Amino acid sequence: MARRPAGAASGVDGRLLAEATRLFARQGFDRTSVQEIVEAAGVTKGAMYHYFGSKDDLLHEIYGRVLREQTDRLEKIATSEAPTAERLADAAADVVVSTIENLDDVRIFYDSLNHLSPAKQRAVRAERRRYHERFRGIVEEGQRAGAFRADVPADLVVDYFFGAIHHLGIWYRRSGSLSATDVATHYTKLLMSSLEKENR
Amino acid sequence: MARRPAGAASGVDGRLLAEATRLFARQGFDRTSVQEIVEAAGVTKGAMYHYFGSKDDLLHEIYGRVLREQTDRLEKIATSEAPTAERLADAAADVVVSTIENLDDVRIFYDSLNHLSPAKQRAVRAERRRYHERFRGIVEEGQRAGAFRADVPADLVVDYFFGAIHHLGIWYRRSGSLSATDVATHYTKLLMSSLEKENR
Amino acid sequence: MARRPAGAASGVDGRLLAEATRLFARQGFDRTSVQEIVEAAGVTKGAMYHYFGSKDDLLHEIYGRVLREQTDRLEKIATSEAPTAERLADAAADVVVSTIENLDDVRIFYDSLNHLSPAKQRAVRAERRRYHERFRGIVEEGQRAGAFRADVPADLVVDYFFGAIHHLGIWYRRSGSLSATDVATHYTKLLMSSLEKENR
Amino acid sequence: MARRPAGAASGVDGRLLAEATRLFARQGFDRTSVQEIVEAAGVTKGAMYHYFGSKDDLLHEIYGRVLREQTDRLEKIATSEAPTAERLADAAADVVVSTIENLDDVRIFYDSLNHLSPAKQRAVRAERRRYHERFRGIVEEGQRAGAFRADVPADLVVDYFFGAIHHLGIWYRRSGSLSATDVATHYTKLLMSSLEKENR
DNA sequence: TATGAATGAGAATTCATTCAT
DNA sequence: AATGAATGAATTCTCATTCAT
Repeated sequence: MARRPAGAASGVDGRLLAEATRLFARQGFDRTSVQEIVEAAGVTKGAMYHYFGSKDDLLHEIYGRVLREQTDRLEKIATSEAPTAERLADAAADVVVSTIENLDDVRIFYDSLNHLSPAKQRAVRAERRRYHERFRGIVEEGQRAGAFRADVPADLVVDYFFGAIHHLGIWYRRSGSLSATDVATHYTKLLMSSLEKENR
Repeated sequence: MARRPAGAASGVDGRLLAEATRLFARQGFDRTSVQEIVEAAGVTKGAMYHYFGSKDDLLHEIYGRVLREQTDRLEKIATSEAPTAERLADAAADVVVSTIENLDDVRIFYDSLNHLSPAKQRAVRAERRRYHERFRGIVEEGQRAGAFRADVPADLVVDYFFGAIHHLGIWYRRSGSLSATDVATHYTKLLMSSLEKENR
Repeated sequence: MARRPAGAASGVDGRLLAEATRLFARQGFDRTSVQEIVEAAGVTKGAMYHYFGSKDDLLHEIYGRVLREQTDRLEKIATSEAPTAERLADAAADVVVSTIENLDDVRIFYDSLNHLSPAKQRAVRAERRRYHERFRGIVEEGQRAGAFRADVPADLVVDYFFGAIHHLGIWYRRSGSLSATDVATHYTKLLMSSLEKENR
Repeated sequence: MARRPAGAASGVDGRLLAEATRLFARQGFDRTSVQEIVEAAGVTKGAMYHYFGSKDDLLHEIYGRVLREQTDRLEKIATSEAPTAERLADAAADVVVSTIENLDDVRIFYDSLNHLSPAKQRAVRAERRRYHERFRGIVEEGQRAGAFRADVPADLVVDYFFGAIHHLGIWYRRSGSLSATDVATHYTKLLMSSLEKENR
């Protein structure tokens, strides 16, 4: 429905998307009125409906952008030539950093899934599953190769770790003492050592 | 405003709380109308407003119940006489199981914090902090005693683990192949081994 | 509908009437809920509906009391043996004093006439007309006798003066510097001198 | 919130104001529902909320208009060059006529003061005080100059007369036998002669 | 006499969306 | 490309009143 040139961040449409992202992340989709968004973007409602078919459509666009970014980043890491453990560590650190850099997106991602149309929800879930599987693939690879403990299902390991990522949206504050890299270092350490084989 | 005997699940008020919990967890607070709740509970709107001062008040009551339960459980575990590692493992397993047993509550807990009054929000955050600190205390105890690795801040460990817990509300389905105990076993294993000291 | 012993000022019914009077005067009939009244009187709604058939009925009772009092006072003055001018001055001073002593009643009287049932409204208007006529009678008597100027319709003189009375409910504050008698003295002076015959 | 050109009586907003004035005057603010107003104006509720922020806002606008008109009229009279007594008589006659010409406004003015926001109430009271003082100023001028009796506080004289004005809203009917000018003539006579110095 | 749970009708307000211009 | 007036459906909440006990 939207006719923005892909990736545009300036222009009326870009401003609308940016403000909508900010507001949805802070107040939730339902608590944010179209009026608030257009005021924040400095345009009128008519203008918004010129660029976006509906309030839902705004959310769809935001989701689209988030998914694209997430997938792109993981893809780059996952296909490198490094050894399994290193690739997993890199992927883990990267997802922490990019999550912290886009906390608003993450908050919206988990908070507003219900508000998408069923079709879009299916699409998002499928994409997320692919993402999950890509990550899980690396873990399984390590388990098969004997590098990681194999007595915990790879699925659970991934959900466990993604939980920590999701939760960043709840507790992480940019103003705190921990940089994104600090958190990435520690979380990666926790993930990697939880996969170490028992040694006794 | 509500005058239910604590924990009562029958009576008009109990039915209202039960249905509200179910609906808030599935659709979110904003997407659930008072009309839906009272229809589900088989009463009229007037009756609801007889027992609860507002829709918000319903949420407050649910929060109160959740906090009470969570705190009680942790308290029981944390004050046992067992060795540190065992107490941590017990607490971890318990929080997984009780979370899975009350998934609706957990979903509401993380989803609807914004909808509480500022005062209630402060109270909830304070309670959550206490809970977090209780848990962190066990980790720090182990770190000081040399039982756990000390190169990751205990705070981060707790947030990492609680992330996994929170995330259960997203992916766990009772209909799946994993029982609550299965998940508890694995999650506990992951937590404990991520705290093991490096061995090389 | 009400079954109170006439004139009762104590007991549950008396307390209800007293609080209702106070609240209606301060907030208006519509802005005062039955709940407020019964809380102020320290009883429950059921009790109120035991003594009074409805919220309107409370108002009816208050009106009844007000009318009875007003009429009684005027009657006493109007039938005295004094000369016309003196009787008018006495009546004027008396209505000022008794109005100030029952400001709440007066406020309700003018404010809530619309809320009475049509039948009751007719009754009140009739009573008020009688009152007005009684007062006007004294003025006309003086005009016929040549004691008062006759170039202003007695009707208008009465409405003019009653306006000043009615308006007391708007501006008079017991905490101010003017006593009821002060106001009575001045208002009576103004009325009497406005009736003096032109002298030139 | 309202963006009407001052004084406009046409357009959706003007129609809403006109109908609201009529209904508030007849039934009172509380007894008039938004539904009634919009039906009378032939628009939908949404339209009303497009022009006015709330039902209260409608009342605010009406008050604003009333105050503006009252003040303007008095100002014109009070600043004329005529002798004191003449200026007072003119002001008195004028306020009678303009009150009768805008009886609805006056009814609302005295009836609905309570329904304004505290801030607006303060503003209205301040404006009314200024108006009162302007009027009182003329009386005091005459008292100082020896033209009027000085044994009645000017304040009381003004309240007395304004009471008569206020009361017009209660008893005056356009369909009666008295024209606005008739009433003005008589009321002015009463005011002026009540201020005459005693002569004996 | 009195309670208090429950009703049901109606109130103000919000809001995404449309459409003529 | 953009405006802003207007819609209409839904939402939360209030309140006088009833009734079984």
